[in-house]
Amino acid sequence: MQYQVLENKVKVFNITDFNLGETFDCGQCFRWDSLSDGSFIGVAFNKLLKLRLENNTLILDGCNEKDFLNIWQNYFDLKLDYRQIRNYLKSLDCTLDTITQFAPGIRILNQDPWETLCSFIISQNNNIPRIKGIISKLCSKFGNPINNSSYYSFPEFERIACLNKEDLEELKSGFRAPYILDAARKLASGYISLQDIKTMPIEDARCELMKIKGVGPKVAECTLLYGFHRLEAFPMDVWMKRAMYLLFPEHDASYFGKYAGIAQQYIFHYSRSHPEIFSR
DNA sequence: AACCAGGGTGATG
DNA sequence: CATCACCATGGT
Repeated sequence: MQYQVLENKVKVFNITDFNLGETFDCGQCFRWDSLSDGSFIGVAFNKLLKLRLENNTLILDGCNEKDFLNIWQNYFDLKLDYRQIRNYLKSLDCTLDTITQFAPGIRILNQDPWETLCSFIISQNNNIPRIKGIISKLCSKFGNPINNSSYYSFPEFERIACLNKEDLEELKSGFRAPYILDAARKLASGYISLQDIKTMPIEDARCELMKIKGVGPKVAECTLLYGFHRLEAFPMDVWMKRAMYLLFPEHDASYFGKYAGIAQQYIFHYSRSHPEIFSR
């Protein structure tokens, strides 16, 4: 990986198959915002980052070499060859040619497991703008401000574990509030270990996550894909069910092989961006 | 006013 | 195992 370290900034060269808008807007994360100059700003792993892509150069603003190597390189999955994966998917089914071509710059982020778990608990039977709002309130109320800015870290589960239902009231998360508390408490007590889940066989990892109230197959699958980078995980929400029925009848996740999760992301984003193909 | 949103729980056949 | 009302909230 070729990169250059500047004052509070890192430039990464020869970046391909990466589009920030497509990656941040494909439904896998909820804490990145686009700015008017084409760059994006957000928080992950207690760090505030502003970034933009100029031609094939990724410019990370507010970043030193250590954070690039320890956090962002992995967060943006820069070592994985997405072109090769798309070619593999296209070789499985020519329908995937059109679908991957629609947003070829999508990458699966390596997000924090707890943040991912909590975010997708909040996502259930909910819409994306409101999910973002609830998470934003969760962070500003219980996280810590970063560099004296108005951006906040995602609160640790230890912090959430000692709260009660009334503390979460102003989030307006509704019936999901007790689920958030149950998740935080089961992690804080050690009853469930994210560290252990990391190395478990995926079937065991699913069962482990579903010990949490409010975590079913779909939320568990999203956590495994976005929080643990299990690229074979295949979340099936309402959009994916419609898309599979219409575009891949008689097939399931196994049809897409070990990169099923990445296929899922292309399909999900394509479907959500073309709702008209389902109304007929 | 009814229906929907990146679902899951608990009760009932 | 399959189905179903219900869950809290905000937007159409």
